[in-house]
Amino acid sequence: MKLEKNPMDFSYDTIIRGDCIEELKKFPDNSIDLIFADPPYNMQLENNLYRPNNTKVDGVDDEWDKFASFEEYDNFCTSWLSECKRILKDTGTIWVIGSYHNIFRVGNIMLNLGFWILNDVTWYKTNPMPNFMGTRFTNATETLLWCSGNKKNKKYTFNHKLMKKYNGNKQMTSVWRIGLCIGKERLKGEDGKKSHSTQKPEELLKRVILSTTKQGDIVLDPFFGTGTTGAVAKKLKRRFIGIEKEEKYITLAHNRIDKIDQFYEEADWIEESASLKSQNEQ
Amino acid sequence: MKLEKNPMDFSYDTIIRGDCIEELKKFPDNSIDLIFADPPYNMQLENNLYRPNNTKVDGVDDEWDKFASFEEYDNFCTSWLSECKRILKDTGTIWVIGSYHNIFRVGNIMLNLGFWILNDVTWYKTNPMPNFMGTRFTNATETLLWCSGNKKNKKYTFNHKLMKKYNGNKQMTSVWRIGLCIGKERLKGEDGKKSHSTQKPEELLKRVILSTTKQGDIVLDPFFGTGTTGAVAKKLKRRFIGIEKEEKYITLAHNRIDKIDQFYEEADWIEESASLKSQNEQ
DNA sequence: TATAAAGGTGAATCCGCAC
DNA sequence: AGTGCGGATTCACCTTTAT
Repeated sequence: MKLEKNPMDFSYDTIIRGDCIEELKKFPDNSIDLIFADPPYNMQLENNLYRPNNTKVDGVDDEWDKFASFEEYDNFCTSWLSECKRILKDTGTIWVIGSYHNIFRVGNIMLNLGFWILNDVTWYKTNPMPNFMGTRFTNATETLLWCSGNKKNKKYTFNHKLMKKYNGNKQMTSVWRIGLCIGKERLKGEDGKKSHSTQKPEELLKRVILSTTKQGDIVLDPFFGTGTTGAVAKKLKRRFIGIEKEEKYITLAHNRIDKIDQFYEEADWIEESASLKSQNEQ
Repeated sequence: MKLEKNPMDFSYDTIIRGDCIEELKKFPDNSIDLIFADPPYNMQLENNLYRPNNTKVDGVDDEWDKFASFEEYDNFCTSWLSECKRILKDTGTIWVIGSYHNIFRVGNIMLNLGFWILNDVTWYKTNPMPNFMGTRFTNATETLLWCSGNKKNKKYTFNHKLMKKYNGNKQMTSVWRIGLCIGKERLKGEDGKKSHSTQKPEELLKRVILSTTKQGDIVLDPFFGTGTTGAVAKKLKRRFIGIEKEEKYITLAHNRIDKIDQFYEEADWIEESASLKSQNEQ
């Protein structure tokens, strides 16, 4: 695996250290098969507002500041999403995950930029955190927006038959029942604390990558974190490029992905199995 | 039940015939306990869709669902949502239902207007229409945004214990597994065709009204249609006001609601049952 | 009368190529 | 851009008809 080398050489898996927007600008047009993005959404936690760069916003009680904060978040998302649209192939699609805190702003921006929503997939958590105060319904979901770059792009990759096999011979729906990333899968430091606050379960990325790429395709994750996207891409024989700002996450991701056996065969098992069953049906 | 009389007399259930925005402007500030809104989704359907057996899908082609642009739709929603915010009591909340076609625009507007999202509830359909062409995941959900008018309004009505009982003594989550409105519940004309293209199931409104109102509260539905909100409100001993533009829907709603026994006791059964069990637990 | 088979339907942004 | 046509494509549930 390459680390911070020339990202335009798509022969190798790569992690780029740098600012997401600045790095995305360096990519050529129409060069990426799939984008998976898990952007920050720490907009309004308790009584504090944070900017996308994690600096705190003062004066949260003022309507002006609240709007200013929305505006700043919107500008940030407009920038990175515009670059994503530019570098996506005509056959490519993008996934963006978020919660109710940010997904309505993200979705609105994507529509304004001309993205075409194919599905709003609901990650229905098997083990969500309860609402301890009894003031709301238990928040049991996150939302993934799956979009093509343009309404006219009809030839996007979607492995319908594969996902049908994967789902017990019935069409997979837009509701995915998956547990939180816990246990052995969750990366933890020597102190036993979780290494990253929002590590996603591999099963989620497995469905994303299996359904909307082919083997050998290039998967880009502009908010790479501890590299779940890269780990699953490697297991499924796809290539990946990750962009991440923080050195500590890059180190964790690098170690994690290098451990994965390059002859890991799950991709073939799943896809050949589906292919065979499909043939037998005919 | 009153029909098109003085809507400001909250002693009676009322259906107002008129334009949603114009009628909302007539309401006094801070006067409504709950709003349930099922606005047009702006589906943007273009071509016909055929099933595998070559029959045509009877899609939504109503004039009321057509908007010229995102801007026109946004302006429409900003207007009616602004009035909703004004007339909502400090203890009141609002529900808005939508699909991926419109919910990201609606959610964005609500955030901009200062609404505070309490939950994004997923209506997870037990029997969604499949994706016939195998081009996407089966679209199995609609989304309900449940919001207070302001972040600072902490005293909104939420019947936590009741919903826990209703859900088998476990916290109800933000995912509601409910079937489509079909069979005897679905209003049909003499020709056997559905009377309204988007009638909602009563179970959905039952959860909305049970969870976020008390008996006697005033429930407003600015897009009343065939009156599901009114029917469920009456069964659960809440008062309702509906606004609807089309005479044919008003007639259907009026006949439907007048059939409901005024001594329908489900409200008491449910709520007393929950109350008793709750006491036993302590 | 009961059971089985056949037919209908739901807020849907649902094909791809040749001419 | 529009038209025509070959070919691939569906799940749960309710109603009607057949056995």
